[in-house]
Amino acid sequence: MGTVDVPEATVARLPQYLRALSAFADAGARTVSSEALAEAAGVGSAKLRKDLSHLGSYGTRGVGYDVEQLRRQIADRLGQTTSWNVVIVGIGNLGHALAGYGGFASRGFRVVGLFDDGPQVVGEVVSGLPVRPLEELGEVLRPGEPTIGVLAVPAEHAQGVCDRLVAAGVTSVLNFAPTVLRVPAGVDVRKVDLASELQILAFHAQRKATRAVAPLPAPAAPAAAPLPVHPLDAVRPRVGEVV
Amino acid sequence: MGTVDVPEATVARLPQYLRALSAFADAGARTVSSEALAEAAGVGSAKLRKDLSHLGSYGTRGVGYDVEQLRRQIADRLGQTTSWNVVIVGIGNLGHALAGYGGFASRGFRVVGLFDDGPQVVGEVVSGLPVRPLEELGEVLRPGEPTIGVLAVPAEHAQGVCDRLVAAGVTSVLNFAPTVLRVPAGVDVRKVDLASELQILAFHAQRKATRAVAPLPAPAAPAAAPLPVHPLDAVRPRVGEVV
DNA sequence: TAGATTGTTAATCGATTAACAATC
DNA sequence: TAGATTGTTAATCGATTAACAATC
Repeated sequence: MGTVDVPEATVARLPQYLRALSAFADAGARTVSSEALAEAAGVGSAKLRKDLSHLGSYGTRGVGYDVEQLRRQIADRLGQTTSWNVVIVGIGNLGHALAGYGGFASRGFRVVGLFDDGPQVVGEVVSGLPVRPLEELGEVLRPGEPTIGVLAVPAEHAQGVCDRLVAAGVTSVLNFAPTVLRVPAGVDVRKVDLASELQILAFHAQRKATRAVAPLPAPAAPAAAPLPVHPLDAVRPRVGEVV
Repeated sequence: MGTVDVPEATVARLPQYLRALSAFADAGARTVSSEALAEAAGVGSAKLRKDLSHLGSYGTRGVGYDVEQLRRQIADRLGQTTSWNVVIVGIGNLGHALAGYGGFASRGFRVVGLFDDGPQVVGEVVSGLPVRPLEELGEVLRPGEPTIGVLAVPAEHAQGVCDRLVAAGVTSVLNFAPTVLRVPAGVDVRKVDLASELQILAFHAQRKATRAVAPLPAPAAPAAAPLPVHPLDAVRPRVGEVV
């Protein structure tokens, strides 16, 4: 059947595969080999094939995978078929940015509510939605409709707000506050911790630095790999739109 | 000695431990047991002790860990001792939010440059810093000073901008663009993919939903754990400040 | 058929976990 | 000394990887 348990590590890679597949579809490719798809997604082809095998998706030996079929299948698994509601709590700097993030809508996530308790923010209209007080949470959450709660509040308030989301029926939470959230079984929490990311980079940078000064002059630095050439100036980057 | 390789999974948890330790320190605790610290960090105590053993940090049997000493040691490993420069490229919604993020400064990360090529944005002052054109990258990056590059540009521009950062000497990159970046060996990239996070939540939510409707009526739903009570209304959350 | 490429097997690696001897 | 708690061992689990038989 294939609908059996998909390993967590595999799930985390599905969005990447989906994106790579969309790129192939846009480029007009009908089929793609595990080799090519893996390359585009930045993983090894063995890993890709193993991952896809968990989905029960079948390619064709000697040919590869049907781009459109595989794309649709993964999109389906990632909920792209369903319409998900998203509520964002905490409309500070980050909440603002998230409310306006284009990448959500394009993947089937619809921001339906913005909440905050700061008197200066409530009532303000952000990305077309009014910021409402937290009390009105219940008025926005529809029992039948799957809703994801996004927490962009300060750490001190995160647990309290999370409890209110859960009480209102939210069972999926994306937490940007640097705190451990306690939730009842059945509620799924993912955490994005911006400062931690920098700290982890700093850890490795420091390790690189001390290695460089260490007794043994580094075991033959793995020679700056011959990087696939990228036309640095051919297309002048015009940055600045919403990510 | 203990300075040997720290497993990646351990590194990723160090920021959490550091935060928990700071909380204990603030609360005036002098020592803390692995049990208590693990609880606060949301992990098992065996895992915590194993992690700390990789640091070569020594607690005292029968007593626990010296809060201040352990805090300082982990902070040191995570680069809190060094002052890190951060440049942010792409001052859209997200770049704005990152430029104003308080959690960076408080952990020793100093935002020293904001870059963008959009004529509407260049020159604007964001969080006290002028937005500069990408050409001026070299003027801000000091060869001696460790610098982390943060990419908040649209996917199409990410690789190009990354190449320029690397060419300018950046060896640590935090990438918010939903693309795979190719970098030469020795350059460290971490990725934060906001839409993917929602997709992963959606995957699990969908799985929960189909399980619920499945033939076997779910193997005795693991009874909503007796949640440590949180005074939902005792302290009325005042949300809204910058996360 | 010959060439290509999948899906799966088996080996390996890394991370988690429980248990406990060492020791404060 | 008795109680507490670490650091480490060994077992287990999950994820990665290479190799290849199956098969288009």
